Amino acid sequence: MSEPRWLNETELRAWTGFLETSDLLHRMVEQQLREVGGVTTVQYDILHRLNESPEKRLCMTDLADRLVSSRSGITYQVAQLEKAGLLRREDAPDDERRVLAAITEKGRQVLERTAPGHVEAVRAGLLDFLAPDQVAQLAAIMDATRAHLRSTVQLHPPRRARSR
Amino acid sequence: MSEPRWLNETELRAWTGFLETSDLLHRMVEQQLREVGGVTTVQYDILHRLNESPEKRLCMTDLADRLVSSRSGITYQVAQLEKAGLLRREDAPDDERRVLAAITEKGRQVLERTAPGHVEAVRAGLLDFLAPDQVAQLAAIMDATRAHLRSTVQLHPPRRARSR
DNA sequence: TCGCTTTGCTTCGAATTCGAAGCATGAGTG
DNA sequence: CACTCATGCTTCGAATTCGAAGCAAAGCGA
Repeated sequence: MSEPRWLNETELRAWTGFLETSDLLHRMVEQQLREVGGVTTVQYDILHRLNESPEKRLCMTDLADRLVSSRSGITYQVAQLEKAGLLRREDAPDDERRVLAAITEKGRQVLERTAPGHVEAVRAGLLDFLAPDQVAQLAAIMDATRAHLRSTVQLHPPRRARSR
Repeated sequence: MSEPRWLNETELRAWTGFLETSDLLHRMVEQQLREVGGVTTVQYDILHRLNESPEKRLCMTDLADRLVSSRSGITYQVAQLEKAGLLRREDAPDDERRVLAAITEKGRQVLERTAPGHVEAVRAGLLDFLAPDQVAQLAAIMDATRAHLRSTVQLHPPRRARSR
């Protein structure tokens, strides 16, 4: 094992800044959504993904992948949202195993009601505060990193061979 | 209420990219630390903060603030780490209310053992993948945003007046 | 000094998350 | 078709997180 390449001053600022900023932003957005009431960040994200999907519905696994969450976590949250009437579960027509989550009219209304404040919070916390070229830089950096990590990180633990 | 200023294409990429990247990075780092064994990301961060502190110890509230975590969450994790012998609780000499968490030799060894792999993971996931000027841009953006959010976001819920 | 507020931490219960294991369907191969 | 593996989802228990409430020490004004 050779000497580890420690982070220089700039790299350290980039890394720790990224971590801390992401926590702070997450908290800020969570607070804002809580005040308006109704949904958490995770639930907002789920509804948003469903709504932007062409069919207005997605199966559980696709949801989990897009939200970078575990499957069981999605099962839980979809159950919560179904109880609240913001989405509906449906059987997929072509594959009996799949379960589709479809946003309901009520869910769409929640989105419509909370989206403007949400976007304002995002602006106030991040975008409006940066210079336009910085926003562009951030977009480029995040685009590249996201694609890179998508192909690197394994979202779900590998399934071990069935016993016997 | 006027028409909300929706995000343009670049802003959207910056925002969603940031969210997704932060989740992916978090997962990647968590995986790496888990494989090496011993500590979680939160615990690594706590030990790291203690170790970089000049006195090698911090009080609970300072820890919570730096880690952008709730006080009760810190109480829990510090208890875990104390059980594992990686830190020690001490009474603050000047203020009876305060509890100091001081990293132990064993805790320092855990840091020393896990730090190289941790840094490598950070490089592999983010830094080595970006151009040098992008790292500098990211550092600048995160520095500014962090400071901005630090003065904006309230970490702890406001304490309501005592009843009676 | 007395009384009230503030501050630091912990305890408590509720909510959320994860991975492992289990169940059912689909796909592929002989 | 029979058999086996792969895939999609849920259930389960454990771990972690949070906010509210409570306790104790410190600060402060009258």
